[in-house]
Amino acid sequence: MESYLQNLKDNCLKITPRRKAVIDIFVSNGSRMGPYDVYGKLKKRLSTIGLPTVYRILSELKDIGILVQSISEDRQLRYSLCTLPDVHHHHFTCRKCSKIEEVEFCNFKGVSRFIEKKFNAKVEAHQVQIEGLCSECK
Amino acid sequence: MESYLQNLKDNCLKITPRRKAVIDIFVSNGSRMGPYDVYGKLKKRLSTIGLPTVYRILSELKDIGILVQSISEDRQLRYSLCTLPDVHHHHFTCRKCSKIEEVEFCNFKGVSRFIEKKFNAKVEAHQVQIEGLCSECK
DNA sequence: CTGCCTGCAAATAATTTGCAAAGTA
DNA sequence: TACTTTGCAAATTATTTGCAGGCAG
Repeated sequence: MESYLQNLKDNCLKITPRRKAVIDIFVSNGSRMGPYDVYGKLKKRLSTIGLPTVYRILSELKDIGILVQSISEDRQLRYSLCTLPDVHHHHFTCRKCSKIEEVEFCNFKGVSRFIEKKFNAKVEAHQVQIEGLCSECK
Repeated sequence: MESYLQNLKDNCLKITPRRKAVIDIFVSNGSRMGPYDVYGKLKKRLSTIGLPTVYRILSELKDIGILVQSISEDRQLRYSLCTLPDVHHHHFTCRKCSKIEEVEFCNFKGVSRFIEKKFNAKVEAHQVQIEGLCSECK
């Protein structure tokens, strides 16, 4: 938790009860949640919190690398704790329970070289979405 | 094109100018398009077409397997032709001119094995979005 | 004190739906 | 003709924004 608060400071974001509560919900809950899920859990502790604030905080925490944003099957926002903030990685999402595993293995370089050679292009970024069934849902 | 029309018939969907035009746009254009892109292209030929109709047709064509639906980074719907002998491939998109190149090279197997081993999971699908600058925009 | 934070209300925008008129088989 | 398709307008709904008052540093 300390490192999250330090991360906030490093990024000129003030440490407020709302922000702490959002982080805490992810730390103690662990899973993948949408803004409304988070809002529901927050309401119990901070009854005056508003949904727009939740959206804003989630987006900020994503920007500074505390959360990972993803898009669920129903096209809505989902967030989960990012455990590998500084390492290039991708995410494996379970199709049944929506759990996310972070995958630090990436052999994209080969594809990148292939593209740059074949199309004489410059590859600047890549995103990989991997789906399947986790060990429990399998 | 004939097989697409047969597919419509097989699924009790009538062959209408709108549906033919939508399929034709994907066949002659090849790439990944959102409802509004398709609408724009249709407007030129069928000036009275409405956006809801485009949404409906795209959804129907997805249901019968002519199109593949996906969700783009900006959380909007995207469709592309489902090439029947399903040649696995990805897309490289130019950040400047939006041109799309199809990339048939994929070394994802390694990643897949890594995930299945490490998390004891079953990998079922993956999507890769590659961005950069094409030869002309570079 | 000095901005950043937040709640509220309202705006935005993609996607869907209801329904009457038009088209297909 | 019988039933499907479509255009239009309106509804829906997740997400975003403006702004006045509140709070962290």
